[in-house]
Amino acid sequence: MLTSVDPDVIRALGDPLRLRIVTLLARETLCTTHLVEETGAKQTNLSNHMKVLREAGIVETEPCGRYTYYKLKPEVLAGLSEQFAELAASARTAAENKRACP
Amino acid sequence: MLTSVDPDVIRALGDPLRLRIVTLLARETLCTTHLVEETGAKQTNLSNHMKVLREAGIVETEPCGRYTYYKLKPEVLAGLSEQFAELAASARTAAENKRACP
DNA sequence: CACTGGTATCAGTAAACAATGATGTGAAAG
DNA sequence: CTTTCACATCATTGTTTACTGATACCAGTG
Repeated sequence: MLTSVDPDVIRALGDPLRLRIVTLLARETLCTTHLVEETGAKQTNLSNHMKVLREAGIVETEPCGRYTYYKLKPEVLAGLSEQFAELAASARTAAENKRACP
Repeated sequence: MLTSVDPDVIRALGDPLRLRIVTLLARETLCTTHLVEETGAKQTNLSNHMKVLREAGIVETEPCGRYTYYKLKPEVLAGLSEQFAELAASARTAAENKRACP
């Protein structure tokens, strides 16, 4: 069975800045201040994007004093990887599987 | 080195309808008429989305008489799968890799 | 050649969304 | 207790972007 890719997760990753954030978080766990430094985005803007990533289940927060650390949820990324692998495998067989013109 | 995910490809897949189209095309090669049937979207709308997918390099066209068949490029999906796998692997090690508060 | 049907392009509109500024909350530090 | 700093929320603005209708194009058919 072909488990389709979760639209919400992909949509959350569809924004360039958010994708950049995810790439940064794949290297190390960071707090908002660090992310502001790294991306050059305003704090408010970043906070909005982090909310989207949080609600999509891609990151989780870990409060540490008055800082908030963000860490990726590796399972989610691994799940995406697997789903795209399935899609790719299915697409290979679909090449000769052409539906007739109506 | 961490090869980041291609933002253009992800952005193209970020739309729910386009993701649905990709899932459909993973099963069989279809022309616009079929996709109109399957999705219920208008022909014009669909044609726009196919243009986005084409320009992102996700699908390629194969003219067949007056029909245009669309087929997925499995390498692109496989590439995504690999890149997300790398991100996931990196994210697992990043969990303990916490940058100090400023 | 005229006609039909499949598809792409164009222009306009409506809706979604990213970015910004102002403000509120809550935790440490003096 | 007051101040400071990190972060979140709210309201607003501006830009993308998805959708629609009209139209043009191109291939097969009579």
